[in-house]
Amino acid sequence: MIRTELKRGTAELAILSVLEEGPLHGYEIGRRIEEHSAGALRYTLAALYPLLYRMEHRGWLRADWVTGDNGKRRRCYRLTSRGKKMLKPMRAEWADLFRALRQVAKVSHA
Amino acid sequence: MIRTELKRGTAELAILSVLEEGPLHGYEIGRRIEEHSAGALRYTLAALYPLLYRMEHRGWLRADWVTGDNGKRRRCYRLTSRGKKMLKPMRAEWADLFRALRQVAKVSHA
DNA sequence: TCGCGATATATAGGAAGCTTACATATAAGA
DNA sequence: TCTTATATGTAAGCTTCCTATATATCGCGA
Repeated sequence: MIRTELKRGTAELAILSVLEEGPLHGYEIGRRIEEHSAGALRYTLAALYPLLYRMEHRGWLRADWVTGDNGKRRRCYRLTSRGKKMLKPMRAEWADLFRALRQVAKVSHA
Repeated sequence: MIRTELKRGTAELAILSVLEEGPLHGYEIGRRIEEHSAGALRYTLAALYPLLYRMEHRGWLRADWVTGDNGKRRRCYRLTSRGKKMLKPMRAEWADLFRALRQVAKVSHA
C-alpha cells in the first residue's frame, strides 16, 4: 500500500477515472480503485464520501439515490460533462509531475 | 508550476536527490530543484528549511556552518550514509505510485 | 552613498487532504 | 447468534506545504 504522504491529491483523479467506465456508488468506487491498482492505491470510505460531495457540489458528478432489488438505498454517482472535461487536464498535470520527478529525482518510469 | 496538492511528499526525495550530486546549502537546494525540473517543481524556502532540519534530525543529512570567502555564513548540507540508503526505497515508492496511477487513471508516462 | 534586488536563514499561522475513530443499518454465512 | 461484508456518514487529528513576517549581507546602479 502506498503511503498517505505520497498519494495526496490522487483521489479525485482516481474517482473520475473509475466513473469514466460507468456509474457507480461510493463503496464500489473504493473497491474498483483498489482492484485496478492491484491493492496499491486504497482510500478509506471516510475519505471518499466527503470528496464525492465536494465533486458533486462542483458539478463534476451527479448523484442519484437508487433503491436496489433488495430494497437497499445506494447513492449512484455518474460523471457529468463537466467532470469528463476535467480528466484530460488532470492527467496532464500528473504526467508533468512524473516527468519532473524523473528529471529531478531519477524516479524510473518502469 | 505543479499544484501543491499534487506535489505533496515530493520535497524530501527532491532534496535527497540533488544532494546526491554533492553538498549544497539550503538556498541552492531550492534553486537546483527548480532548475532540474525546468521550473515545474518549486518550493518556497519556508517549506525547505523546516524539512532540512527534520531530515538532519533523522540522520539523513549532516549540516555544517561554513564561512565563505566573502565572510558569509552558510549552512552546508550533505547526505549521510543513512540518507543515501533512503534514496532507493523512496524512488521505488514513487515508481509504485506512478504505476498505480497509470493503471487506475490512465496517466501517460511520456 | 543610498536604495534595491538577489542571496541566505529562520519562525508563526493557516489551508488542504487523508487518517483513525465513531455512529448507524442491512444481508449473508458460519 | 455472531461475525463479516456491504453501505453511508460525521468528528477530530496529523502531516505537509504555503503565505506572511523577520533579519542580515552583498553587489549594482542612480
